[in-house]
Amino acid sequence: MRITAVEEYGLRCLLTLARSGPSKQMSISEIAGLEGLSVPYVSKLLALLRKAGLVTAVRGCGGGFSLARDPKEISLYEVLKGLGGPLIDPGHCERYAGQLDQCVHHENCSVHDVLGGLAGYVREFLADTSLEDLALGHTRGFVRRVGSEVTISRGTPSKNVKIITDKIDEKSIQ
Amino acid sequence: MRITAVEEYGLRCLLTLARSGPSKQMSISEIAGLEGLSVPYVSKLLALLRKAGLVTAVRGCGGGFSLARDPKEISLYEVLKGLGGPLIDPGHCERYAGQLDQCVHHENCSVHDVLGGLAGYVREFLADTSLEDLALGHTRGFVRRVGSEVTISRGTPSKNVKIITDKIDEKSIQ
DNA sequence: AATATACTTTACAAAAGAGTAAAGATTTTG
DNA sequence: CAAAATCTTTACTCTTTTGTAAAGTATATT
Repeated sequence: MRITAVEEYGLRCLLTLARSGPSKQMSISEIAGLEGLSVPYVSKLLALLRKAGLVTAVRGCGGGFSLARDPKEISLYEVLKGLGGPLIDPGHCERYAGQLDQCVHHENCSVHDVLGGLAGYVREFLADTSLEDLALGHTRGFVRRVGSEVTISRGTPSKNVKIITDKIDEKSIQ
Repeated sequence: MRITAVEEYGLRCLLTLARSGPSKQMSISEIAGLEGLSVPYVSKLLALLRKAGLVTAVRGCGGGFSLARDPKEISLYEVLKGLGGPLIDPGHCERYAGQLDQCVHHENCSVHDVLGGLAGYVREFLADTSLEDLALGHTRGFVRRVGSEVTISRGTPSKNVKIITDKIDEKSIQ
């Protein structure tokens, strides 16, 4: 389980755009210079981000890239999904079928259940962090565990929060 | 960000051992047959798991593999770490330094902060799930979100749980 | 001891991912 | 309209991961 190079560097390029201020154009060579990456590689990364609808490109003299939306409205989940897909994608079981046509655990697969649960958990985290959060450095999560219960707050926990968990609706699990 | 083949298949092999009951020996070809994998591939996976101290091997006629510990005492975190390392390892920044000797974000890197936060979050989840949980199918998490607060319970939330989050101790973040 | 069973190790081939190179297309500027 | 700037696309190479093959080592049984 790991972050791919495309995800790591693509995110950094996007973050550089977010930091450059709204609707300012930034060229590939500028971004490459700031991030210590080659121009062709940054071209490829930005092409992915453009296809994912996260940046817009303007060709020709004076052109460049800029964010397609307010950085507040771009979640880390969208970014990583655009750059390489989610932790568990719909084709997971087909891809990991071993030597067979169909995975032996096709029905009632606890591995898939738990990895899917993890993927949802990761998605919660990523969907809750915006590009703006990263640009401003609001990146730490606050975690508290009480027995088997875990409470996480993102952002700045300035006010008291009270959660009473009675019977949790299983349908709320993504 | 994805699960590697070695992690997926290695976990399945270990789970097959966990389901086979305590201290029973199981041969590579048995496991390969049950999982739909080739014998040489399962050999490689089990060698990794043995080096990680999760299974023990007995050679010769009547030999085979068995879990090194009670499945209740083996966390998913240990398994995935043994099979391929954590989401973010200590060498992350050195590996993703682009064309430079040192990552341009060497100091004060918000990308590393947030990915490190995510890695800790994932670790919480994985460390809280044992091989026994998987073998028995206790794999679903229960997630409830209230604003920017997220509450997760693992296992069966049979009794009412009340969490009052006042000022969260930042030192509790791993 | 010889044989069969079963783990162990090393080496290798195929596939996927990472990164580079080069030619093409579009827009602005002079 | 020509030239410069800048994005776009395709193809290619290198490295890592995936999976296979084969030879080696250890143990139990006869």
